[in-house]
Amino acid sequence: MSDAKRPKDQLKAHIRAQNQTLILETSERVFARQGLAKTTTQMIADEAGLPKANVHYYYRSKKDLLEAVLERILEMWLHSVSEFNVEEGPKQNLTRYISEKIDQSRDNKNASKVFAMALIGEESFVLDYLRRLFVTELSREKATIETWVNKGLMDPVPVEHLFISIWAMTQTYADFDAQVRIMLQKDALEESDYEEAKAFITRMVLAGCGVKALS
Amino acid sequence: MSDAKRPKDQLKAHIRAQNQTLILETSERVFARQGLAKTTTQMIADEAGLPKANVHYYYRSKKDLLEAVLERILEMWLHSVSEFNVEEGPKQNLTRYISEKIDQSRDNKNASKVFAMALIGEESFVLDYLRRLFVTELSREKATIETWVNKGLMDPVPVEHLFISIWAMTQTYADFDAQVRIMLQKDALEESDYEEAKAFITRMVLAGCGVKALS
DNA sequence: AAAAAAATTGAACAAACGGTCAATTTTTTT
DNA sequence: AAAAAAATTGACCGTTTGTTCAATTTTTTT
Repeated sequence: MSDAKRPKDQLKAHIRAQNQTLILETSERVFARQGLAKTTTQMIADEAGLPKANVHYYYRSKKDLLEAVLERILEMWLHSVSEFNVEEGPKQNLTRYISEKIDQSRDNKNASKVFAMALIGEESFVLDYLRRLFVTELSREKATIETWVNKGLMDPVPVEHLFISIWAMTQTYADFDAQVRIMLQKDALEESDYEEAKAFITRMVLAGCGVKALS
Repeated sequence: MSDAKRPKDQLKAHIRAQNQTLILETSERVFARQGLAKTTTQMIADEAGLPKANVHYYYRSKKDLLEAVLERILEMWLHSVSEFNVEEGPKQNLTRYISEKIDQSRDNKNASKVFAMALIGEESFVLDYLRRLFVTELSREKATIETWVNKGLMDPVPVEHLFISIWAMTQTYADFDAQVRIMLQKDALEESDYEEAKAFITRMVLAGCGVKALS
């Protein structure tokens, strides 16, 4: 039959991109499950259904592979949360920001964990990325919040500590989910747990920042 | 002089305890700096000024050593924070709790990091410990807070999420201190940074829980 | 369809690791 | 001071791990 190879046709031109994606997605999962150092290239290869040498064909070293994984994650981490919209005011912006961060924890648990592992291990790749990011990004958020403060929409706040706290509270539901599950006495978090987390964190942030009801 | 060996006398009977302490303290430092899996028994031995075989004489395996380190840390984690005192009311209790947690982050950074590493890696030793701890501990805190709520001293809160948030916010200053330093654009955190963190976290928690000014 | 480029893969290797052991020394007990 | 117990240590070993490579197959280009 002349059509025997047809199903693969659409993909055949993208072998490289396809395999890289497979390896990257598999790696993220294995890194998150086993830890960065404990993960072996053999584990990744097995779980991807590839020979180990084939993994090394696309990523020369384990370090290269980890950095490729981290690059994907950092890009996601940055772009999956909306920027502040000055006109809307602090209440809607902070509420949405927290909501999106919690969604990120729930929907990209593995990515969050790998990010946290790299951060706690002080991987220079991640640190350099954050250094570049924060100088530009943070000053913008700071200006926005200052605007709101001047308009009397909220109290003055230590912006750096505010973001540190929000990140800590939201990411903890992904990074330390084992601890959270023990606290909540559940085998797995339900949608309602995430909603409660959103509501309570939002409540603390809005009240702590003295955000006015209207706005 | 018959007192030539005197200086060592107080210690000579405690060779075992002394060496175990040395190994444990060194291990905590190396584990925190290098990560759990990356740390080798050779590194610990070198930094302790001992032959590797001597380390293995006191702790048969690396796993045994890690668990001994974790046991010390968990004991510290549990006992370095005061219990709630019902009579004092929520304002003073929560303020003190947060303050002590931040102090813990600053004074036992290595321990906090090793704890976080073990938790993120879902080390069963830590998970089992927390399981045992939370069932008894949490229900007591829950009852205390309920008392305050009934007295009208604060609003009803989801207690589990409250503790998850407080732990996340306070531990982040130890566990992810590299990220915090980048945010704050400093090579090392100063005392004033920790005080600002305390103040802001307390402000959010008290406001978020609707804690009344008096009490 | 021939040539070139890209992809696949089994096999092998050097380095590093956790762990063991037997021989020796130091300390404690009798 | 003799005997027993505890502690010290250099040398060694079996595995595992990241990485390389040459040989082959598949895909793309000419």
